[in-house]
Parts: sequence; structure tokens; C-alpha cells
Amino acid sequence: MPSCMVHIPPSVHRSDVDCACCDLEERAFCAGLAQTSSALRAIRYDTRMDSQATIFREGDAASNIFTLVSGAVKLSKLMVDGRRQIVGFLFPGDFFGFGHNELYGYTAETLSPTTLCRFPLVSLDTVVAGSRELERRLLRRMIAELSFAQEQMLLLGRMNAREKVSHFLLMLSRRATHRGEPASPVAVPMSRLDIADYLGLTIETVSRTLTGLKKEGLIAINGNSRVDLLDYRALGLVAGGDTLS
Amino acid sequence: MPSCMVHIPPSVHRSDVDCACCDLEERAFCAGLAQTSSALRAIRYDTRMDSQATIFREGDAASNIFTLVSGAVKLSKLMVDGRRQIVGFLFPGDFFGFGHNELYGYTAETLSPTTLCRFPLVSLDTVVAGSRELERRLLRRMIAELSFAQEQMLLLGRMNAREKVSHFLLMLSRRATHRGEPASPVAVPMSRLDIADYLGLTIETVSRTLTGLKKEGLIAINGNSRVDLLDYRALGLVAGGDTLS
DNA sequence: CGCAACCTTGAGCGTAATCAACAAGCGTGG
DNA sequence: CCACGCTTGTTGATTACGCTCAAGGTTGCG
Repeated sequence: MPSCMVHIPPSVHRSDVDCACCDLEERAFCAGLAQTSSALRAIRYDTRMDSQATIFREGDAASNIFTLVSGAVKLSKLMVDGRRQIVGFLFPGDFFGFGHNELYGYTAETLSPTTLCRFPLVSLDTVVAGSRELERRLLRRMIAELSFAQEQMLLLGRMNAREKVSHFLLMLSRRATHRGEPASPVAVPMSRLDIADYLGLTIETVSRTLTGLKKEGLIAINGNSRVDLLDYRALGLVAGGDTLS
Repeated sequence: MPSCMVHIPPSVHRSDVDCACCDLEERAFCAGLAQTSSALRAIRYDTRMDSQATIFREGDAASNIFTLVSGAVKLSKLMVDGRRQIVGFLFPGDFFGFGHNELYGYTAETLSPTTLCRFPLVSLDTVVAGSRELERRLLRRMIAELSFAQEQMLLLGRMNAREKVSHFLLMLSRRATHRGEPASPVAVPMSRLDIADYLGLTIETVSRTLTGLKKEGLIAINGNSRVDLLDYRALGLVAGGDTLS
């Protein structure tokens, strides 16, 4: 890894680092294109952020889209009285920031120190117009996102606490393997409160359910941010026979 | 309305009716394009279906996408034990049928006698490749759909029964006005069970909540499939201050 | 090492689910 | 045209799952 290790100053800066250094490989929506599309590379900004930082807020003018390069991000929506729903957790390779009616529909915050690839939307529009392949990929990603959102609706509307938590752990594991990490000691970068707001539960119920699964020997808990999945088969059963038709 | 009133045989047939007869105007994703894109027009099939008919099932090979021309459609996901989550209700102008991994992620059924515009996906791919504008519109629609799905997550995860039902009625009303129908005596083409499976409630709770709202004078109920919204302001308050930031 | 944030555990409560009976539409056929 | 039966919706009584309120433990960071 030669020029990839070059010093990257903190915070935001115009990137002159070649996309070849991006270790996301085929997982990013822009994978492979940045090499071919100098236009895309030209509008790219690297952004480094601390843990627990706000990337943008619900209702802000949607002016950028982002690819998550390293770290983790949560997307959330708020009600006036403070009730919150987390609508997504993002990991390296995921993208976010498409707004409806020019506004972001959710708040985006980092869960850990994070590296982002930022694309100004106006510039991106013109770039997309120049790349059939890029637009095609964006469409495909949106379809996958929507499909995932519908799965989540099933979880929120029809699963009980045990099913929700099991499903959540299996999802973390599946996504970890998808980006080349081990399936079992799975990293849980989000707090219990975040998990609760993602699953439509309270923090107490999440905690109780996790201890329940632990006592049954399905999982082991290491220091609150790491969970071993000891019995996938049983967890899958608890998760309640995924949407079978 | 001249040639628009031509006889259309029942069931599926290759359409030779001009899209100009489509009264969806700018609401359909293909609006305006069918006139200009003879390719799109060429692959279009009209489909008529009875009420309570299955258009496709969750897990079927995704081979078509559809635009709803008239009638209403529900999209649902099933769990092995029969629990069901409705992930969307569709009205004229809406489109559906994009599958993830070549498979439909939900079952689509009609709620009333329905007219569909069906586009074979393989053909559409090539058509889309020929129309920048078409692809752009599809992407925009997907973003709007995703945004709506995230709203629904907030509803399913964080709202109580009263808020869910009020929100639901207001949504029906808003969408009715969007397609040029009156806001208040709003058509409710779906059963109580469908509403329950959409809101993550039981049929009894939906019923009780509706009678509750009726007794408070916020709505009036006409024959189970028509509701008058008597007090938008109050309903909006009950709906619990929409996602405010 | 000390403190503060986060997590766990417990007791009691409340909302919506469940179980059950009844009413109201609605389509069919006598 | 009305009676019948079936489907759909409403209402009631009771239960249970997860929420709330409260206290006690951990963890990790300065």
C-alpha cells in the first residue's frame, strides 16, 4: 500500500487521493467508476469525523450525498416530543443522503470515528448525467434499500421483543460477513438506546432480552459492544422464520 | 373523450391504445414519455383484474413492473406463522414491482377492480437504457418511496394506536387530494384487517380506535369504506406532531 | 482512582392483544 | 322482496407483553 498511506489532514478537504486507495472495493456504489470517471473523482471530498458527531440534521437542505468509507453511522427521525426512530445503521460501503423535496428526511450521526466520501449533489447530478452505469447502480441500490426498509416494517409491526433482538443480531452478523469481517464476535458500535430506537423498544427491554438470550446460551456478551453468536440456528428460529412465502 | 372509450377486452392484452388516453397525467412515472418514446409504448400491456386478485406473490421471479392506472392495490409480506405486514397501499399513478435479487419482496393484491399498465422488465431495461429522463424519474420515485417507508418506520416503531390511525386517515386524505379527489369523504377501499396489518395493530384495536375518534367528533363513518374527516387540525394533533426537527 | 455515563435488574402498571359474543352488511336464493 | 347465512365489523372482559419508574452495577475514560 504505497500512496494510500499518505497523510490525510483532519476534517474536510478536497481529495487528491486516488480512489484506488479506497478499500471498499466493489461495495461502494462508485466502485470502479472513480478510476474511469475523472468527473466523479474531481467532485469528491474526503471527510473525517469524530465519534458522536452530526453529519446533517433532518430538515436540512440536502446538498450532499455520502459514501461511508470507515466507521459507522446512524440515521434517525424525531417526533416533537422527543420520541425517536432510527431508520438505519450504516457500515463501510453504504451510502446515504438522498433527500426528498430537497430536504434530508433524517438526521445522520456517527457512531464511531468515521471517514466519509462526500459528493456535492449539484455536481453529482451532472456527473450522473454523464454515466449511465452510475445511475443504474444508484437505482439498484435504492431498490435494495427499499426492500430492506420493508423488511424492517415487518419487524417493527409484527415481531415481539425476542424476535426483534435476534433478528437484529443476525443482521449485524450478516452485514459484517458481507464486508469481509468474521460472523461471530460481532461488533455492536451502537448504544442500547440506539438499538431500542431502531427496534421500537425501550432500553430496558433490549437489555432484558439480551440477558435472556445470554442465559439460554444463544449469545455471549463481551463488554457491551461485542456479542458472540453461539447458536445461529437457534437464533434464526427465535428470529421467527424470516419472511417465508 | 374520443378513442379513449374504445372497448378494452377483459384480462391481459397487448395494448394498442395510445397512452394519451391514460388519465394519470403527470402522476405516472412514464407520464409524457410514452408519447415521445415509442419503445416504451411498444412494450406496454394493459391488464384488468377483479377485486381481491393476486398480481404476484412474494418470492415470485420479478419479471414485470406495474403502474396502477385505476383501482387500488396492497403490498404485503408474510411470516411463516401467518403474521402479515402490509408494506404499502397503492393508488392510481403509483408504480410497483421492483424486486430485489430478481425476486419480488412482497405479494401484490388488488383491493378493488383494477387496471394496470404492465412493463416486462427485460424489455424495460433496454428502454430505460434509451431514456435518460425515464431512469431519472425512476430514481426520483425510489427516493420518495424510501422516504415514505422511513416515515412508516417511525409510525410502526414509536406511535400508539390513536396516533397510527389518525396518521393513516390523514395520509389517505392527502393522497386523495394529490390525485385530484376531495380531501374529506375519503374512500377506504381496504378492510379493517388490512388497516390493522398496515399499522401493526389488531383488527379490534383499529375498530375501537375508529369508534373512539368518531365519538370525539373528529371523524364520521359511512358504511365501512368511507370516512369523513371532520376536524383536520385535531386529527393532526392526535397524529402526534409529525416528524418535526 | 474516581466519577459519570451506560447498562442491568426489579416492581408495578398500562396499552394493546386475545378470547368471546354480538351486530351489521351484503349477496344469494327461495 | 324478504329471509337466510356468511362475511365483516363492533363491543366487552381479561390477559400479557413491554413500558415506566426506580435503584443498583459496570465500564471506561480522564
